[in-house]
Amino acid sequence: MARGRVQLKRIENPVHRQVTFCKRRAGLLKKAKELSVLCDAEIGVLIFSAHGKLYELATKGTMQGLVERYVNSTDQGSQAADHVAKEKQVLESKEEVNILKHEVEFLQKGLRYMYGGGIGTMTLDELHMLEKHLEIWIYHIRSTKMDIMYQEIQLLKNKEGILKAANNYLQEKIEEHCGTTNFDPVITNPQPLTIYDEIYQF
Amino acid sequence: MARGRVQLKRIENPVHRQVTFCKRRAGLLKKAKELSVLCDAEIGVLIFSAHGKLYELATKGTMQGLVERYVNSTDQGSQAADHVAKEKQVLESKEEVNILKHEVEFLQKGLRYMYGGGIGTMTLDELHMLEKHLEIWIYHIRSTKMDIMYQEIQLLKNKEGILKAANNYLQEKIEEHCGTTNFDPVITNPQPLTIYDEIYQF
DNA sequence: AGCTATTCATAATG
DNA sequence: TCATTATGAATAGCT
Repeated sequence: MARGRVQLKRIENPVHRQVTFCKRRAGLLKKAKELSVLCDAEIGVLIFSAHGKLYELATKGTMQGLVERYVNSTDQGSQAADHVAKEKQVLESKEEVNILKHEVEFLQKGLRYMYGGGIGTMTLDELHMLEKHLEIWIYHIRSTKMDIMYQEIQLLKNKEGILKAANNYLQEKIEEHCGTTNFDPVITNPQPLTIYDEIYQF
Repeated sequence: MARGRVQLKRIENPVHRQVTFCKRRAGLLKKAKELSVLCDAEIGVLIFSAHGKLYELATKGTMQGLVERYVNSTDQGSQAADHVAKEKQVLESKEEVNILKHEVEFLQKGLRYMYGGGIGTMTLDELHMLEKHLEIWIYHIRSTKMDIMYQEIQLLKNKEGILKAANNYLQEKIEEHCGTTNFDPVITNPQPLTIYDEIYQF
């Protein structure tokens, strides 16, 4: 440098330091640009002044792209992969939570329906009683419905019997009045019954 | 520079280019170090050669730290904040999942109780949870039974239809082959159906 | 900021 | 790749 060799240590005079910072900073960025052009290199320079102000230069593209290229070159994309993995984790966790929340919501809905009110103040005995009542209540609803359905089934079975009897009666009449017939046998039981009485009990 | 002014364009001779790259690169990094020391600045230099090789310099700390400082300065920490937020999300989601899993575990415990033993060791909260499970358990059993019964009723109704058709067919045959009959009308619908689809729902 | 004496960087060459 | 050298570039100190 000019007019006296420079000491390679921090310039204590703040004015000198600031001036030198400006001049050399410009020189450094110029050199960087020159190197980039002359030798076809991609160069990024980051300068944080002592007071924290940022000066930057990126040849060939943005600093963002350069930083990404740097990260990829050094970390083998581990940071990016990490980020992606976290994203995935978040989604998976949220899905899991949603499924469980739906389940809980469903249960709570049923519970609210049963009680209509809060249970926060109930004792163990009260809960026990409630549980019994709950069972009984559910049992009665179910029992009533089962009765109706059982009656319906009996009714249908009766109708089946009546119709079968009518069928037989008609066939007999035909044979009696007209002699033997060449009718094909009538299918009256296309599927076997698979229902048993135990089903109706609980 | 020496021995002739340099042209500010890419050096076409690969050997010259490589030599210049080495020399100027060293010079640039030296200048960067000097600026950092003299003016108390934090400087980072990234150089990607034309063939993709990375040369880097970071004064005062690591390049990683410098890049982070740069990202914070430009993006207002949005990327870092994003990352931190995701981390938090993951933790929260995992905690939520854990809580729900505990709940499920307890419910399964209650279910085991249903089949097996007493309630002496269960707390108020546990009983509360058990109650929820009880309801859903009953619901599933009832639902399954309703399905079976509903299918059975449909089957019987189908049989009724088939028998009625057979009945009509036989009556027609009798009239056709034997002339008018004096049979009494066959009762095929002695009672009205009182069952509706709503019955099967809960 | 602009100037200039001086040092530094480096292109060309061996 | 290393050393030398001539010369342009960078810049410290000053105004």
